[in-house]
Amino acid sequence: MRIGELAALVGVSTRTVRYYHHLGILPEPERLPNGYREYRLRDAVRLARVRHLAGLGLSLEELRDALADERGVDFREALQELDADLARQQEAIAARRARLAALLAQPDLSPESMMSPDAAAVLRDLGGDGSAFGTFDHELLTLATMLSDEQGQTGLAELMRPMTEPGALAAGRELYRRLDELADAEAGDERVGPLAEDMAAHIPDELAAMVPSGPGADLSWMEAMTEELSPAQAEVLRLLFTELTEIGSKEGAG
Amino acid sequence: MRIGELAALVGVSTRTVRYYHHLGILPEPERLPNGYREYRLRDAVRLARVRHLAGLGLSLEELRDALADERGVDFREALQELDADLARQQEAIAARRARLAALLAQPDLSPESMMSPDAAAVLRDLGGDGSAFGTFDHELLTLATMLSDEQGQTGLAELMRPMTEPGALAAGRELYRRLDELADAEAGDERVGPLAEDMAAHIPDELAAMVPSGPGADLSWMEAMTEELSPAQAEVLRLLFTELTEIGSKEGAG
DNA sequence: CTTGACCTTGACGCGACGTCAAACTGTTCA
DNA sequence: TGAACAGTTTGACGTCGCGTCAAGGTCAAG
Repeated sequence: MRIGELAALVGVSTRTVRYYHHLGILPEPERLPNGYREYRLRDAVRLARVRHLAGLGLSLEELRDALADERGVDFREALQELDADLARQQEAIAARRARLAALLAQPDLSPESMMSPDAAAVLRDLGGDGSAFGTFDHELLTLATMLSDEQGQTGLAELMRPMTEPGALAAGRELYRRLDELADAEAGDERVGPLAEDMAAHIPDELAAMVPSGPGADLSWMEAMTEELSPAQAEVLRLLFTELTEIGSKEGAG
Repeated sequence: MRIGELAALVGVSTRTVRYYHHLGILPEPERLPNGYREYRLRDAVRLARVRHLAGLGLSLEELRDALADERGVDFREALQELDADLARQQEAIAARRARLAALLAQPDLSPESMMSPDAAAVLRDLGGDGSAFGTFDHELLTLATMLSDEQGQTGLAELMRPMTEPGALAAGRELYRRLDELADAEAGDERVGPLAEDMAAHIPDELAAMVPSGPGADLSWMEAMTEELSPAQAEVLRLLFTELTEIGSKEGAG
């Protein structure tokens, strides 16, 4: 048999056969005087077994080892490992399909809809309405939500829901307005302190309890974010943060 | 934010961020005077969304298109296609795991065990016992079995089972012996004809009915195989084949 | 003699990055 | 002041299982 016949017999390409030679999975057969590879029945059997095992999902390197210590213990172990790996893949795919189904169930596919429906609704209600800081806040909440797992998303959404009631919404927009007024203000502006306090009062205690605190808390990202705000706005956020962590520690959560 | 901060915030590597720039998925931000990329909140949100969608299984190219015509119809179509693809993957993995489970259920993992248990048992019983032609036949049956689907495997095993009964086995070994005697014989040897007839008589009619026949039958592989036999042995096989196809046509199967 | 089918080796391409190299910037410590 | 170190820049190569093309050599048929 020449390489084309072998390949056709087993149902692979000639390139595949040569590649298996290259990897040492299939031994190089003898050559005819013209340099062509001459295959025998043994090679076809071996190739068919290689394809069979590869079809199960074994990598070609694992295959080489498995065929080397034929019918060894490692082989069984490798197969069991493979099965466990496939099981994990199944779970992962199932999870992806679940998320996909949730996404497809939504009427629109706007950025917000990438999250849990609850969180999406809350974020839509909190839409900036033309306020620059409102846009910033919306982006911040979107990011926080997207970086949370599903649990965290629904949790966040629940805690934010009080802020979507009509009265709270109006109050929130007023806060955005006052923050926008600080867009060109320097650090030390007299409006900073009162504004931070009003904001702290506007945020539900349970939500405040969720801000990361303690010595191990990583707040560097928050600092990085405030770089795109005015000094006064950044100061407000810093003040707000310290107040919230105080509230949070009283609540007892981390 | 610089690239390292952005990457840490969203949980990817800096290489990933730069790769997304390269693909046009994430717009290049402005540069600081020293040439460093300077990211803003928007970029983090966009990156998080990209990761979210990529985590669903969308390719990065699909992602770029999806994010381009944001909330478009194509996007929904792409997601549905993706879901169908994932469903196919699930089925494929399930099938692989089923085959794996069958394999792992076997006590040994010899080459024969790669097939259906029935076929494996039959092939073990037909083991060559030192006969050169017996080895050849065993390899041939192994190959035929491995190249069949599961249905074909169990079908073959059923049809071969009569040949594993004690009397038939002894008769088969006698045939192997007579074939081995032809290892150095020329074409036209007088022992060829009777041997082919005895072999045809030894093979169950239902099995004979399965040999490919008719004008469209591809027998080139058979010719290739006989190259490793002696001329007389090859002649026996050719004779046997014509007799089997005659029997097969009488049986009515193709 | 040409055509066409097959074979040979060698090389590039995919997708989503990881990893290393060489050069730069910026901060910190001796 | 200088050296170390952590971060950044671009660029290039490696991964895996082959597909595909390139540039030739071999062989049988028309």
